[in-house]
Amino acid sequence: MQRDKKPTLSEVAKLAGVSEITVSRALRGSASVSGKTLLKVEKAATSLGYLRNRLAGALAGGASNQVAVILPSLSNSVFADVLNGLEVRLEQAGFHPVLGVSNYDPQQEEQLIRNLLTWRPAGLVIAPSDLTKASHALLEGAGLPLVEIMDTDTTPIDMGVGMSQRGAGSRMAHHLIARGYRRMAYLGHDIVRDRRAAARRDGFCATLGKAGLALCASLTLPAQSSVALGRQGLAQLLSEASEWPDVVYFSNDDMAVGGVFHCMSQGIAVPDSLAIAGFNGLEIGQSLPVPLATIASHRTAIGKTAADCILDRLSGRHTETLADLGFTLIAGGTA
Amino acid sequence: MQRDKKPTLSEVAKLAGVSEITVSRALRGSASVSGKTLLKVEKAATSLGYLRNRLAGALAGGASNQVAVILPSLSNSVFADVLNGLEVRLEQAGFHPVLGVSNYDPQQEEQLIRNLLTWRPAGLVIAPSDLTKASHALLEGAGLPLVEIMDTDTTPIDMGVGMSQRGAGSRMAHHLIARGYRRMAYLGHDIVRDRRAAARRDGFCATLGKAGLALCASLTLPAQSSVALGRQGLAQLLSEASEWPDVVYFSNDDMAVGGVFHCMSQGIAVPDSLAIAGFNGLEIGQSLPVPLATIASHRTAIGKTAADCILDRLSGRHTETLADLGFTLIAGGTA
DNA sequence: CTGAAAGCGCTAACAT
DNA sequence: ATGTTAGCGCTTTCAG
Repeated sequence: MQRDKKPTLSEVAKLAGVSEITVSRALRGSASVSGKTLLKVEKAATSLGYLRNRLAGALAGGASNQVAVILPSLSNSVFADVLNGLEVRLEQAGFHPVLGVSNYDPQQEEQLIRNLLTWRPAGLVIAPSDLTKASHALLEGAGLPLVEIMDTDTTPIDMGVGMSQRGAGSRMAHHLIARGYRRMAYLGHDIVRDRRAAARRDGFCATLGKAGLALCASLTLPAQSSVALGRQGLAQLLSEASEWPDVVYFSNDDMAVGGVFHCMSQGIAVPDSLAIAGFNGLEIGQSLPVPLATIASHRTAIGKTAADCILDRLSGRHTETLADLGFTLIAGGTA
Repeated sequence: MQRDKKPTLSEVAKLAGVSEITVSRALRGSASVSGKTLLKVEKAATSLGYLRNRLAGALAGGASNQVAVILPSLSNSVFADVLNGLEVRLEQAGFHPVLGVSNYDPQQEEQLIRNLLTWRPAGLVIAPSDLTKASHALLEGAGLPLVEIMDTDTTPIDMGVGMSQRGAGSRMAHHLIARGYRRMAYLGHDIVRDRRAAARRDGFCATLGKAGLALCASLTLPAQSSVALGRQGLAQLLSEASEWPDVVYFSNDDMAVGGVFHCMSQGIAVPDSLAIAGFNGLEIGQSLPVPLATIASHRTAIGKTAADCILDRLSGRHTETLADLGFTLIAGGTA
């Protein structure tokens, strides 16, 4: 399976009877190559099985078509959706994501930024976990199109695409209050590491506070969010709570779906005995027998928009520095 | 955003008072650099904010730490899991995945292989959708560690990691027969494009056939699998079927969970009135009020093992050419 | 342990 | 429309 030395530009040039630079131009689709030579070059390249070496190309000054992408996690389907949106758009434009997962660890995140920048990518997209000083400095000095995604609660270094996580929490609080709920509980996963989940909770509580309300019960489990965690967590929350809540606000839809399953298996009527609300607008929540009350985040759109920001900047177009893609309340039936 | 030229090796060398090659060695952690010079070099590099240029490094003969990864889809959580496993292992070893999504399109897949190879990655991992002749030729001639993942039903070009999809379908058929079911129906998503789903169906039917049985109803929907599709599809299948089946075998867990939801909302008792079986062993299925009967695929393990194959090969270790990670029947409660 | 020389394979910038 | 000349920034020889 080894074909040892790969053919180079100069071999193609020799075979086609033209200069290297002409081959280079032809293969990159430059306008200033005659149809005749283009054909000759293509034939030579094909017959040799020539494959461009973009390492050399990028080093010599040609632009890279790689975009560094740093995400905090990939177990959460939310980031898979974002990555999906990114990939689709990048691929359409002939670009490729180079992936790093920080695992919500600032040190690992810094290391990833450093490592990925050594490849001199054309751009960088990051869903920041928690940027260290060094991370910040690296990004500021990188001199490439840079998009911070997921939340618009802080000011981006270069460009930002996302939504207000705090606002989403607040919006759900308003909604639940308007629906007449008063005894509100919160059930969340690891919000120390997931600061966007923490921001939603903060927004939720702040709005409760303004209405003279407060959480009647709250439980935060030091683990990654999952359906199983939501299910088990709700059992725990209900057994520990001093009073039975009207509604439980979950840190996200995975957790909330788990809550719904707990209620199903315990015969707790939703929403009459207990209402349930989540966040993200995952497909699973909307396919439940009773669709989940939640707030849809536009995850794939965030990925696509982030890719567009990079691509626009690379082609010299003007780009908004901050794109707030908002969110959409889904009343559902569980609250 | 700074656009200044980045500091180069020679500037670090000048500042540290040594030669370029010494800086190069020091920064790559070569053993043959004295502690004293190592310190000088590190100080100089830090003070200049030096970042290696791996483009140049890889071109000059240093190995790349990029691994091309080609998947058919990212909307399916299965591939997100695989990618997650891959990423974790690669990152531990200081490698990065460069991603391509073929969208189950052989042409796009070929294009991706070609494009990603131009970066001269250290290895390539692919969950093949359907390799064209040209794709095959590219992979054979690439001369790099290559892993084909997901199924072991065909012989890999270089290395393979996965499980027998056909075997999984067959295994479930045996299980359902043993449980006493006879009127079996199948509900699937787009099996023209997803040939692994097709292989499971084939294995299932073949085993039914050997037992003198056949599908009493079958529906294949020309769409991507989803919970909603499973839910809606089951409604359609049941309304169209000439006889009520004992059990429905779904193309995967997403679909099967949708089926369970349909039953819940229609008051169909599971498994007494209708049994349900899936494939993948997704967390969501196991968190249902009644856990789903399914076969767990070891997705994250496939990703990790594939990464290990690449890494082992790169470090000269011997590597199995085919790793069958098998699968695990989960009896669950829905069948 | 350290260094000098010689490219890696390509493309920008000028030529013509 | 095509060619010539210089590197890009690093690492591989081979020396000491």
